[in-house]
Amino acid sequence: MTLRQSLPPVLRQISVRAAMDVLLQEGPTSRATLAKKTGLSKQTMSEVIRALEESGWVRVNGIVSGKVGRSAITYEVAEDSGYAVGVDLGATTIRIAVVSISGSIVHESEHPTGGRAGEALIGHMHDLVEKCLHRAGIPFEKVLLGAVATPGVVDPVSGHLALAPNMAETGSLDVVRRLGEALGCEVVIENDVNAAALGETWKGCSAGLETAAFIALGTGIGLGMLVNGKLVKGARGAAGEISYLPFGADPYREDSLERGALESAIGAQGIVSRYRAAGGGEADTRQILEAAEAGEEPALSVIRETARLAALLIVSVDAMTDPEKIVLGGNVGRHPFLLSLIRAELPRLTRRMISLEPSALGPRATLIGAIAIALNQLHNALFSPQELPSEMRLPQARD
Amino acid sequence: MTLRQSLPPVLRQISVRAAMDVLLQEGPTSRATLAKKTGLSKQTMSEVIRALEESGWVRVNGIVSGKVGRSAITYEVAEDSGYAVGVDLGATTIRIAVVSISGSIVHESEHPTGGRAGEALIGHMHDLVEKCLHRAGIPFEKVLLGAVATPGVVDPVSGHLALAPNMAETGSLDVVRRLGEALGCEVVIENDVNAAALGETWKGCSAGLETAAFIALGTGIGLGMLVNGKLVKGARGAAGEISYLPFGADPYREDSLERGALESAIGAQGIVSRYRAAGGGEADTRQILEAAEAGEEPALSVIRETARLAALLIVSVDAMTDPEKIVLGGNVGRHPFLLSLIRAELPRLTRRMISLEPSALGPRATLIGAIAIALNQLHNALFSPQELPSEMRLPQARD
DNA sequence: ATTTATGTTCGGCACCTTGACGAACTATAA
DNA sequence: TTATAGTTCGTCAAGGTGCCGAACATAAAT
Repeated sequence: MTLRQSLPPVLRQISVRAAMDVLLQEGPTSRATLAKKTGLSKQTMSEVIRALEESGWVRVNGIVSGKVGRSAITYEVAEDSGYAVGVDLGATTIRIAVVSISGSIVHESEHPTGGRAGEALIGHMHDLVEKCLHRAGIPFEKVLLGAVATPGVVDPVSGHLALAPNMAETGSLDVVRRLGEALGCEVVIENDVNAAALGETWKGCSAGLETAAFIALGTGIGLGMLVNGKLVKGARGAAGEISYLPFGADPYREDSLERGALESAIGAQGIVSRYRAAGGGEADTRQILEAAEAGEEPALSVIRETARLAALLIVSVDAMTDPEKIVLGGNVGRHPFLLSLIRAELPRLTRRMISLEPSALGPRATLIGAIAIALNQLHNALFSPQELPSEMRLPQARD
Repeated sequence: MTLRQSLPPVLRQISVRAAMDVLLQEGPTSRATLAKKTGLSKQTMSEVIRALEESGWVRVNGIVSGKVGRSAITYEVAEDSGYAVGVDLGATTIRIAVVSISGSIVHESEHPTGGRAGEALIGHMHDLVEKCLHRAGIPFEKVLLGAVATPGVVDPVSGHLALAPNMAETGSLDVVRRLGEALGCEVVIENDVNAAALGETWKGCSAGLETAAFIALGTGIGLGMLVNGKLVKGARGAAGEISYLPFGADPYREDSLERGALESAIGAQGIVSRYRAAGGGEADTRQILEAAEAGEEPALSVIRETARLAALLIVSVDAMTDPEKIVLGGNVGRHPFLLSLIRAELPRLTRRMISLEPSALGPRATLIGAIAIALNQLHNALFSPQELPSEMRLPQARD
């Protein structure tokens, strides 16, 4: 079931890649049109398809007739030839999705963490993934790649979790290795907000854009960015850690150094405690948002201030990276009332037109992003020539 | 003298690219070692080199003997086979460099703008470029690409100048077309700070890094970023417009909307007027910096505050994009006293290790960056297969 | 029957590789 | 000094792979 038999038949790999690309993008296609779209000759395409069919990645889809001329045999990516698993490993919820190699979601489910952490959490996730695969009727061997999205900083070199604020013990454990052993395939890990950014750019409201940002406002706050179609991860995987932007609260305070100035202002905890300080009593962010929308006073000004600070954040993101669109997500960020307040605030802070929208995928954004990562990685591993740095490097400075 | 005779013999192009890449990176090389480094066979390499030699891009460099075995003929990129021109079109200074295709600088010079602007400025630049080429003894036909770096927002779609704060009239004029006509070749344009970021990453103190940031503090303030080795330009070319970050001054003020809150605080004008307001009288930033270093009081606190705000900026950049290194440039930013103040301030604002360094190229950073852009573009145009999107896209969302 | 589009067969070409070999040079020992 | 061994460079010849264009067979609508 493997495609590359020996080493570089580079040219064929390029052709295979081109064919798969069209098949994945546009669904069932005949060899003739495939040839047109890729620019390859018809009979090269026949050979490519034959190889793909023999190795099982592609199968006959049907016969298209009704148009003038000979009816065409269309081919499609064989759904059941391989699967990827995406996991959104959150603080309170684990979401799991199984996706076929062609990109359709076969199974999606949501489970409470039940307060588990560390080793117990990883074990639980492991059990859940197994259960999902079983329920979807997919044998383990068919799972070719896994992606886990989780809060925390992911080391871009090792791919391991370096710092997981909301999952205290988990940090040191090797999530990747554990799940990899269980699934018997490669597993990659990514920051949850980065994944969400990618998710929205795949199937959400920033779909198809090359340059987009996703801001999550919730328990924690975070930023995910795509530049030139790729995630911005940062040298140490800490890109998008906007908690530490130096406004919203006094950046010199101990608390700001610890949790971040901005997060202590507009993170969930910050909102709750500002509400309490304003005499609003005990309430969670949802309740405060609802009270604010109803016009109740301590809540309204707390949320107003939250919106004001969020607007500052948005203006900052826009100034630094000029995304085509900024998507607001997270439990707090998604709330329409907050969004309307932020939208009203923006023109007071900038003359630029900022395209701001609420997450279209809602709580699923991170999960969809995890799937996207897994799928993309899988497609590249299977169908892309491995070594081809097509851009030239700058000449070595030798003077 | 052109390489691609007809349509894509893709495979050969890949081989040519590989050979040129090694020759450019490592200088004179024999065919045998070239074969080893590229992984191609000696035979193929001989053919590739023959083609490159016949078309004039490569020539014999010499004979290496003294080692065991037959002595080798080494080949090198033919310096005089093509040139690129880089221009730093600043507000007060025009810098021009001519660089050979192999990356060595043939001619570099600096000229005052003499207060010219708009059409007059462009004409002047044009004359200067001609003069430089003449002085360097390079015929026009040998110039294959030009790159202009200039303040202002460069539209990534059209490549044209959209907004040039320090060159009022110039904005509407078509710099690219004018110089292109004069030189008879393609000309690209880029923001000056972006170019400087690239320059430092080519030959400066962030050399070789994939992820780096350059902050220019001077007449204006700006940020250039490289992520995954590529410039971050933004959807509308406005990435790095940190003037508009909402701190340093009240972001709601009319002035902040116009010129940007942060720029009105730590841009040259802002520093000068804060100094004046503190009773320091008339002085330019250089004088204020010197006075501050000498410990004179109104200057010292003005510069202290500038350093404090610059530190906030640096922490913001670090939080958002986590670069491996942040380089400080510009007339103000390069000053060692300011740098030491900023370095002292950083630990009070963050626990992260931020690698901050002064520009190694100084006022040449933008020019070197312009050269880098021109060279890279040229190499890709000449020696890289044109159509090869090696990364696979995500499948179209079809559900 | 004509037209039009699909898919296959065939001949040819471009490119790459392998293995063998001659050329050129150093090192070493008689 | 001279011969011999060992190493590396570069070329030649043979063989394979993959691509293309053209011609052709196939199949369906008009």
